Amino acid sequence: MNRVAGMASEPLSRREAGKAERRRLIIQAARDLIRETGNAGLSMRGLAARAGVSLATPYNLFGSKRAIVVAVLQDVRQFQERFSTLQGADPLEKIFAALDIAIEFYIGDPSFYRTLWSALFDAYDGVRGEILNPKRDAFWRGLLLEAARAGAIAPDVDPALLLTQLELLLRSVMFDWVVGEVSAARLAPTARYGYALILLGAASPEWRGPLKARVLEAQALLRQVG
Amino acid sequence: MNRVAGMASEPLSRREAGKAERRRLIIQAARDLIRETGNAGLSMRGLAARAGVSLATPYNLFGSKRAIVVAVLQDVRQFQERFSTLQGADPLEKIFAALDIAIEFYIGDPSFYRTLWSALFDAYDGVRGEILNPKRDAFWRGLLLEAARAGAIAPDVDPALLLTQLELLLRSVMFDWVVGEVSAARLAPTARYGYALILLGAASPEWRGPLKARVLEAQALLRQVG
DNA sequence: CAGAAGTTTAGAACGTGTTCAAGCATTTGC
DNA sequence: GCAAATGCTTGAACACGTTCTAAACTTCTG
Repeated sequence: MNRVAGMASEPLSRREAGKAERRRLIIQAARDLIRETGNAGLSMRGLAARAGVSLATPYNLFGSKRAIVVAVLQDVRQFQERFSTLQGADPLEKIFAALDIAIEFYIGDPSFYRTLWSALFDAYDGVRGEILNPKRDAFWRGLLLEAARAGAIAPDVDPALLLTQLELLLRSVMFDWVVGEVSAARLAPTARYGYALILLGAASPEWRGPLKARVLEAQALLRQVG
Repeated sequence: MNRVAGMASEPLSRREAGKAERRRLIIQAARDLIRETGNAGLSMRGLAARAGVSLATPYNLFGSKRAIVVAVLQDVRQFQERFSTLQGADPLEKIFAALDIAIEFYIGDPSFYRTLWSALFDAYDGVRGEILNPKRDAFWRGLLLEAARAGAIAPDVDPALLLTQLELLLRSVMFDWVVGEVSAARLAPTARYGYALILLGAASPEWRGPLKARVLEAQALLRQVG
């Protein structure tokens, strides 16, 4: 087991210091390579050369290319500092401000973070559009329009945008299931919880009752499955 | 440009017939390999051998491994048929029933779909947990608890579960941005729209006003950015 | 200081997705 | 019917991430 650098509380033996230094070199080289050449230049051979180490060393110190990318991602973040500037009175205001900060953080250096995330998930080409095929989309749109016509959705809410949100949520839940982050037992309740919450947010007053019931039902299920 | 097989309305020349047959063979081989060996066995060389074709043929006919996986995914789906059984009176009922069907569809054959999706996104090891680091998580939890204490969130809504939903949504939006599916201009409004909807669904009555305003504001922005 | 323990190194190798020049079959124009 | 044109298939090859071996090097132990 590797002793992790941690907070540098203990004096760090000579050997560990050397490793830490090499780790630093590799992370720095990865960052530079991404900056200069994008994802294409970030090959393990190039990375090793740039860091002035052998090809095997990054594997000894990190284990895999993905681990290195994650290390870059963690090393680079100064979220905490920016979050600490949040001093709004209204708690909701703070939530949305925090959301903006998180997004701005990535948007502020798009090519860098795009590359970084693309190295994490390999997915690139228009996977989304192909998975959620048009027929299925039309079907869902129909369902939402029907709900809107029935007066279940507040008239000033755009059903198309609402549908987008539902699909965003479902995709994340499915992804977690695929990756093993959420169990099969929790999958359906989690999705239903999200759907119910979003729909409740969009509901007209007279439909709030049944939707709230669904929210609580899914929530109870989630707590039970725990 | 390749002439797509389509609905077989035209008689399909000899060449096209051969291609269609090879396509069928490859998809079938992919499905079989996933069933028998899981993701590990699904190499392009193995796939080509199993389909009785040369290695380059799948690339000529589909373009990439991912495209083949997508083809398997699309080929296999009988969503339409199952969706067509939806005959509930209540439109909301239908939405949740459709959601259940969609999920059951995947859960019904977990190893198959897990493999399929894993081949789409390469991500596997605990990426999620490493990206969203604990400090950040604690920060967000604090924000939500604060909102709950202030009475903004209905007392019967679990802030932890609520937070999960917000993060699910944000992750999907970020992913779309990374992949280029959503522009930088739409990123923030889309996220805010989702957050506002979810929070509105969870809000106590007296906080609904400002949240509804945020929903409409984000919605207007989204329409404007188009 | 000498031996033991642990790491890096160079190099080759494996299996992967993907591409390319060259050959072959089908299709097209006459 | 036949020859030219088209475009698909093929086997070889490339670059990649990753692993392995043996040797050289550095650090720790006594």
